[in-house]
Amino acid sequence: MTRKQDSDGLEVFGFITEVGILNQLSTAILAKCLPDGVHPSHFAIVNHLARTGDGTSPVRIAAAMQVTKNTMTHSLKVLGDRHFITVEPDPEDGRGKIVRLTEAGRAFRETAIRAVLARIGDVIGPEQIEIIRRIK
Amino acid sequence: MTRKQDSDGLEVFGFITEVGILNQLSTAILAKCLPDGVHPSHFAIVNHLARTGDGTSPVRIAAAMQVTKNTMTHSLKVLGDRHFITVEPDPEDGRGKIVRLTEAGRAFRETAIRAVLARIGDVIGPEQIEIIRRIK
DNA sequence: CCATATTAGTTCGACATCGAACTTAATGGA
DNA sequence: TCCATTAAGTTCGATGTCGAACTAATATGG
Repeated sequence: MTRKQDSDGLEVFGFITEVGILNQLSTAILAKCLPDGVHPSHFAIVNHLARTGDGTSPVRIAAAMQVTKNTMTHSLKVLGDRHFITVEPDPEDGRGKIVRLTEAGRAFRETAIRAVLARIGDVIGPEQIEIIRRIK
Repeated sequence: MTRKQDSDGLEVFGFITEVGILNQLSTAILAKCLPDGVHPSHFAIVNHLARTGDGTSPVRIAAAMQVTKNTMTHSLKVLGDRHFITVEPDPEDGRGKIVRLTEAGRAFRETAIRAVLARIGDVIGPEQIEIIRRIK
């Protein structure tokens, strides 16, 4: 016989599946709003720094973004080449580095957010915003 | 002055951000439940075939998974090497191929789902299931 | 019936990500 | 003090994904 726990499990698993689909769609939209050569994951780093404050180290950012340190090394190099961030040695710790957002980085974030919202406005109406409020 | 539309926009963008975080966490859990060399995206293909029926073509799967055809070529090769699927030429269309799940593929899916639910059970309790029901 | 356009799948080069190993610096116990 | 351990960042090789160009087969319009 089918136990209650099994149907609960399928429900949970279905939820995860739908989160994945939602994420795929919104990431695709974000990708289209970014300049060539800037990956959604790069935007995520800038967004994180803008929201939670810069002046942190690569390891902390890597932990927050749930990626490995080597990935972060690479991503920070890309952002540094675009002058969206600066990376300096940490004067307090010879091993560490300090990452800071530049004005260009903050402007880049603003522009991207506006572009996403402009594009998403066709799909998200007042009813959808109401739904989002209910979920939160 | 701050317009209403702006705050709505931030709310929508925050929602997208949180979907991304949820997805990151659940994907990480799924990845830990899969055998070495099998990527979450590979699981997603098997899951799709099991849910919506096999016997379709690579292009259709690629469209459903929102990846490109070349990515699908590669992923199907991996799944074929593991004998989770079979790929045969389409007798009706000389260009096409037909993808089918094997018994091993279905068993692999079952095992992975059970592993995810077992691991997630520590985090997801009755209250969380209730929340998921409300969202849907 | 043939030339053109479209479609399925592959190949190629590039980039993001990962795990593992390495380098250098800080830390902590004998 | 000195050696072992831990931590930060980098490098290396492998894999997943993408866009663009390619091949082969089907569809279509004259």
